[in-house]
Amino acid sequence: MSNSKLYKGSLNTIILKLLDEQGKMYGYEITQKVKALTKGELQITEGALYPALHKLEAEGLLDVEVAKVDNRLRKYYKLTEVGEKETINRLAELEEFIRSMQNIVNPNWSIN
Amino acid sequence: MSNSKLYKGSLNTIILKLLDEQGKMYGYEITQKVKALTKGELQITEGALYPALHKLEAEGLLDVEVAKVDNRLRKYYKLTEVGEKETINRLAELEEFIRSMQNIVNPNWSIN
DNA sequence: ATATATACATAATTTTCTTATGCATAATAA
DNA sequence: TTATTATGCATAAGAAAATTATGTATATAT
Repeated sequence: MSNSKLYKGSLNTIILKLLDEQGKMYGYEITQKVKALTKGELQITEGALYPALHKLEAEGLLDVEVAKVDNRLRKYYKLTEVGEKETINRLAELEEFIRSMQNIVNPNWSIN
Repeated sequence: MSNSKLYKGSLNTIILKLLDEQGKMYGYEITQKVKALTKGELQITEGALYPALHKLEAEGLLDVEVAKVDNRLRKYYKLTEVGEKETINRLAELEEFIRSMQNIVNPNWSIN
């Protein structure tokens, strides 16, 4: 909600990171997971999420597997081999970005 | 350079934060300060910076003062009273965002 | 019956960048 | 001395990445 306008550019990396640690996830599950991890701070909108998933798939970073659970459709996404390698790079970049931001907004913070 | 695509949405807050702690700064100075603070990681482009400064001014958050130094033009920006109040809010939001990102990419990090 | 949760999708629009360009002066390197 | 780099501003065109608004459909809770 309040911070929803701030995660621009990092959504793709968030998706990759979650898939890396969870193995496979479906779209709705990702939105709920992020909400839980951030105590409601980051709300990923569907209009951002689904196009992002489709793009990552088109880029060859994700594979899809359709399932039907409780008569409802689910599309499970998981990292391809290329996707796993990309995830490492993008995560490193995002972590560096976070450190840079901290150096600006609060140089006193220490990160361990 | 490498991370330049990641700071979308946070540039305004960075500007406000720097002006809050430095009192007044001119555009070029801001780009150099950010570069120094982030060891070259974040490069603020002029095409992003100047429109952002103009917009913040139009919103009433910044005041401008033109100076001529070494026969070159400088536009010093500083926070208005409204700008100072906004800075507090936006900084809090950005810090919360950074914490949220950390909860996702590295839940083991502790921040002090 | 109605609202909320689950689950996907896309189109229109807006925001916010990047890239490219332009002007001008000062300092430094070739 | 001439070319490049640094300093300093600005804006236009285009791309990227969101938001907002829809749309479809099933399940569950009130």
